[in-house]
Amino acid sequence: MDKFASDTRCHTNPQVSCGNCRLNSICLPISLHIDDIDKLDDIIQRSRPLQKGDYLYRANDEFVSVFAVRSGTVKAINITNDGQEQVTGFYLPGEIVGMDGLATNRHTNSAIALETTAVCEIPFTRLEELSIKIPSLQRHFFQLMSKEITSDQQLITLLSKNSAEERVAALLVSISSRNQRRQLSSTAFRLPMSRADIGNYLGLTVETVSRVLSRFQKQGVLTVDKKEIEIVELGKLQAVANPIGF
Amino acid sequence: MDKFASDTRCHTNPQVSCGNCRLNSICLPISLHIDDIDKLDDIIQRSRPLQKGDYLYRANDEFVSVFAVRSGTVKAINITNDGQEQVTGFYLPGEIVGMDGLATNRHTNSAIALETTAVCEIPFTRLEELSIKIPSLQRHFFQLMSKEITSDQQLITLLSKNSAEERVAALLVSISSRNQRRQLSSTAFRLPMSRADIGNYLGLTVETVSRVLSRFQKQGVLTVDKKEIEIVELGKLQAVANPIGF
DNA sequence: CGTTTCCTTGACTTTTATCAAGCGACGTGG
DNA sequence: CCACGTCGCTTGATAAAAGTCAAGGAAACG
Repeated sequence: MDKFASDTRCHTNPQVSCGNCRLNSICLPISLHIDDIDKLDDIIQRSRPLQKGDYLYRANDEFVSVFAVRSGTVKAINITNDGQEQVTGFYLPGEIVGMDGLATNRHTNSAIALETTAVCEIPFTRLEELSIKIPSLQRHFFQLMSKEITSDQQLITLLSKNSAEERVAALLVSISSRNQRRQLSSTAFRLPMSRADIGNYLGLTVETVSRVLSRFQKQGVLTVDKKEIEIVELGKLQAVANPIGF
Repeated sequence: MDKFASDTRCHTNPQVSCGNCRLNSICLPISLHIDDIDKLDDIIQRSRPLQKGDYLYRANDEFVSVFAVRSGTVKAINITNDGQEQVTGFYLPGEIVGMDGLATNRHTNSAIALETTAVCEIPFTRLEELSIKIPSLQRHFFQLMSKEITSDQQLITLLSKNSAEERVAALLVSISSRNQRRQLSSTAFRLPMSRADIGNYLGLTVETVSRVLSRFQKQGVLTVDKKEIEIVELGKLQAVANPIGF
């Protein structure tokens, strides 16, 4: 028998279950008992991967589900009244996106895949029901939302108080540590988003982002090759980002 | 019998219950049945008013409760690694503050009264228990958190995309509409916070805030007398703030 | 293989911050 | 009750940071 026939290790494989998922130690199942994980598993829908540019949901869509990113990257954007877009977050594997829809039962953000991306869709009403049966899940979900709040507030602080260099450094450090959490390299990675998205997220123009990256490279803090980043002096980068934490 | 002896209408009166509270149509009790309100009422603690400058809680305090503002105003601040403070929100009567503590069981913000302020303290573990018994309360609390997220994201957009004038206009319009919700004047009110707090919140210096207000006054959009604001042309102010919504 | 998109770099402009000064309200202690 | 110091606010002059405009090159894409 082919030992890979029912392989559940690959995180793009739709057959994978929460119990087997490589990301379960950082995703929703965290802190659940093994049989509770199965219950969670039952309500989760795994669809085929999204292509770059595909929408996970659009602003004003009815709020039905939240989504756990399985692989790839998602950006969340708000559209302003005058039609510009504002990137409010990047979501990497193991992170949950879509909680913006709860307040009004409609999404206020849109979520877009930045590359080929697989997600687990979690219907919210069923998650709510399950939360009532599994208090630790309720608590965990409250915590996820609260974490979203604190991370938004860190971004607010960043935008309000920090220079272009500090903002870019903070984003790189953030991605670095989120990679580390997923057991990936914290010093060498590919940026999944464009310079325009970075600038948009950080409240800077593309030109400024580009200049800051060039400056960091000139200073020997990192090397940039298109989207490939290698952080040479993580400590120095953290020091620049430090005032904030992020 | 003195008809005011057991008056529960005054919002600084510690005896008031959710059922009688002037704010119950915009506060936590919203959407609860009358007997559910009583259950909520049972867990709420009403303490004596805070004085200007008093802390409701401090960053790193254990997370025990969330707080509904009954009267007065509260600001929430983050302290950055280098000791500066960042105002992340102003909370007016009927609004809930303190949800930042959920993620880690410790508050990441501090909350400070900007004037004499009365609050209802809602112990979170008891709210959680009650949420399990009253699903509409669970839903409502999820919604409150989600609303916090969307309002933070609007602030992010504001900080990221908008000029000083647009930011100040947006704050004024926001306060105006929150006043309206509480059946107060939407065009004449006293700013409960200092120029420094406004600037801090909006990512501007005191000087810039002051200049923008002067400019608005010169343009006849509003009149400023110290902290008293009268909005003369609300439409024009909304138009300036418009790109965002906020 | 041509076209489009993304990124970088340079020159210049604009916005807001910084520095400095002064005014008026407020509160405290003499 | 007044004098004084502090604090909060305003206004002006100047500086710095980031934005805008423009151009060119490299990679991606059909």
